[in-house]
Amino acid sequence: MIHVFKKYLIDKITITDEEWALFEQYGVMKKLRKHQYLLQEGDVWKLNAFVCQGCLRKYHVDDKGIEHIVFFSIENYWTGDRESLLSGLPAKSNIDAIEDSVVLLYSIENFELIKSKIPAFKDFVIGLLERSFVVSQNRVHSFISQTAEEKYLDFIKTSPQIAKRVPQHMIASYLGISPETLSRVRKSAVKK
Amino acid sequence: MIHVFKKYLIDKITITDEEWALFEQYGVMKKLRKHQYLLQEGDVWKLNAFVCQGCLRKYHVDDKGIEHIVFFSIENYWTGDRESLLSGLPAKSNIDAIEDSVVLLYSIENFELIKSKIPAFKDFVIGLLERSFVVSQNRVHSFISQTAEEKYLDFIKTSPQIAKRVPQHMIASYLGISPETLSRVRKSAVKK
DNA sequence: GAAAAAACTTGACAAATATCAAGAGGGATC
DNA sequence: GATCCCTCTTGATATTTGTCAAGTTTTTTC
Repeated sequence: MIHVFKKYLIDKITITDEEWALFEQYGVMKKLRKHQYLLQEGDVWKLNAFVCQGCLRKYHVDDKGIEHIVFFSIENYWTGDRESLLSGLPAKSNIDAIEDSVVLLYSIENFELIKSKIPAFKDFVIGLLERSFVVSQNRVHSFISQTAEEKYLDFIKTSPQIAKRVPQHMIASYLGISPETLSRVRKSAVKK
Repeated sequence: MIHVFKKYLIDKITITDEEWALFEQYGVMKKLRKHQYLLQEGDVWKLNAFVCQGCLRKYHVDDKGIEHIVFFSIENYWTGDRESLLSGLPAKSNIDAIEDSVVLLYSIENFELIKSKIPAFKDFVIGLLERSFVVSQNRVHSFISQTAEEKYLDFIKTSPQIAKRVPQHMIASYLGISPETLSRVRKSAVKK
């Protein structure tokens, strides 16, 4: 299953066989069954996780027990709780598998080590972070300016692969609207 | 005015006099009068801007001509349009001064040059980006889970310095609510 | 310091969205 | 293949928030 990561990596940067050996050496593969947790609220997150197969979600649970999904990760996405990673404090979020999944884990120490040994990888990770920030900012913009319908149409346009495989009520959660509203939005959007 | 940046910098990382000279050499100071643009939609953004004094906002204008504020930057904050910077495409956002302001500008080429010459600075910028991403994600979380009142109370708690100096209707825009709703929220929140 | 502009508040009403409740459909499981 | 669970839909109603309009207060400008 590590070939998924290798393909991803060589598609982004040029690396030697010796360098690739580092990724193989330090990476730990983990299988997750549907509904299984990768991170539970209260635990400290100390990893970087690359999704080789499947689909995961990161979410918060509020006082009323309602789940709010912050993001989805499918194949070739990274996941984790950067806030806990940076602060060393217990995570406020949960990450679990929506489908049976396979993730490749790097402890933060090993990840830093690899970055220091492979400057091109470090630069790639910086670029990734920069793009992630832009995506996040655009999502903020969508929340302050769009209606439920606009957010949904935007979502299926920008994330069709995720829209297809994730249950509708989770998409509603991700968009910050109720499942009923999403159902109605879809119905009326089809007509147009 | 560059002393503001120097203070900021030596507070974060240890640098030599020679290294500081780079920042002085490449930085361009720019004064902005209130309402003056630092970036206008349609222009390509190629800088990194550090705010030495004043307050700026980054915002988008929608089809109806309504401004949606994505973020505020005061002293010791950075601003810019990373999306345009990364893509090389015209910016979709505007940045202007809410107060008379002074910003320190680095062209992206010079900024990269400095980062390559001062690894500690490069690492600091990465950490900054990581924290910015976390802040942005938390803001997304606030949008999917909080009411207008909760968002406002959260805002004045986490950004009291900004809440104090920015007009209320701009805070409303930043929170994604109407000025009238914010006015009512404030009124009812005071009672509690 | 007067005039003009901008910012804020308030009320009445409209629209969007949430909530609650019931039921229908589809897929997993034994 | 029957049962159960999960998901989605739909209707009725409640709540939140937005819109429009007017008036008041505050700030800016000359």
